[in-house]
Order: sequence, then structure tokens, then C-alpha cells
Amino acid sequence: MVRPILSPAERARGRRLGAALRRARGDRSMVDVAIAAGIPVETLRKIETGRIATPAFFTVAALGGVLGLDLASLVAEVALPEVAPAADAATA
Amino acid sequence: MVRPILSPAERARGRRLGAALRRARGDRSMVDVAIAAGIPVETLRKIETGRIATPAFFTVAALGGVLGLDLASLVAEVALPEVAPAADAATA
DNA sequence: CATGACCGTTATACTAATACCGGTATAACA
DNA sequence: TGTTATACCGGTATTAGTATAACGGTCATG
Repeated sequence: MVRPILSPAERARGRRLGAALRRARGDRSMVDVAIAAGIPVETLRKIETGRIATPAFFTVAALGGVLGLDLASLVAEVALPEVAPAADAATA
Repeated sequence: MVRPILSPAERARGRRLGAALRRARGDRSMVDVAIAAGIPVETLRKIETGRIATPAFFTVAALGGVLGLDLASLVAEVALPEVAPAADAATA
């Protein structure tokens, strides 16, 4: 009946999302990107560090736009390993 | 210092997002789509009716996947009219 | 040593996500 | 007509969590 707490898998996905965004940011400063996306730097920092595991849609969309990311690919990249694919390319 | 309340423009954008999702759903039932996306029907209903103006990224992503929507297009479609484009195709 | 960029923590207001209730509308059917 | 079933809506309640800000700390680099 109430909002269930985020599962460890969802937390991990948040961390992956943050890592992907940080990677895409490259050597640009957080301030620069945050301003470009129209969000506070503090919020960007929390998202990148994974402390915000389920950010708002439009926030991520704005960041994706600024960073030149394809949202669909981004989702696929950090998706939950629900079915646990046989071969993972992460460590390979 | 605290989270500012959502602006009317953001509320309106939420309504547009919901409308777009409902349009994409077509004649499929809410229950059907919600289950497919892995979210509760109540949540889908709230998003479609615009009562959740800034839904979570992964929630919208899941719906977009089920409904075969391109997230980038979806964002562009419901984007805030910040710069107010000269010609709108809505009523034209 | 000063500046710039980032991190970690703390605090708080507002919101998403969720569930349950009764209500409305339509369609099928006895 | 009355009943049943499906589908959607609006309101309410509750908790977890985002979004946000401010402070101080760290680590480079100049």
C-alpha cells in the first residue's frame, strides 16, 4: 500500500546510471553541465554518485540532451539484470 | 534549500506526457500495459492523468519500451515551451 | 597559500509510488 | 429492467525518496 523501499538492484542501477552520466560528461565540469541542463549542481552530483537511484525522467532527459546521449541506449546500458544474460561484456 | 514546488509549466508538461502515453497505449487496457511495464496500474493511471508531473526516469523508460516510443521524441514532444517556438504544429 | 573542482553529511519541504474506496460509463445478458 | 463485468476516474492515506541547499573537508594545480 505504501511505496516499497528501493531494492539493492535498483540502487545498483542508480549507480550505473550515475557512472554512465559521469563518463559521458568527460572532462567538463559539473557546474558547466548542470547549468547547461538547467539543474542544480548538487542534484547532478547526487545523480552521478548514485545517491539518487531513481531520478526524475525530465532531469535525466535534460542531462542526456546536454551530454549527447541516446536515452534508449542509456536505459539498455544500465538496465536491471532481471534475466541475467548468459554472457556479459562488462568484464570480457 | 528545499525542493521548490512544481511550476504550472511543469504540471502542464506532466499532463502532456500523460496524454502522449495514453495516446500511445491506444486501445490496450491500463492493466495490460502496466503489467507489461512492471508497474502498478494505479501508478500508470496517475501518470496518464498527469497527476504525477515528474515521474521517475526508469518508469517512463519502461512504459516507452512497452509502448514502442522513442524517448527522445517523447521528450521533444512534451518539452517545456521555454523559448516558445515561432510556429506550433498543434493547431495548424 | 589561494583557487577550483569534487565529495560527504546533514537538514527539510515537496513529491512519487503505492493501495484502497466508491463512483461513472458502457456493454452483455437473463 | 436489473445484474454483472470490464474499464476508467477522483479522492485519500501512507511511506520512501527526490530535489535542494549549506558547511566543511580533500586533493590537485597554479
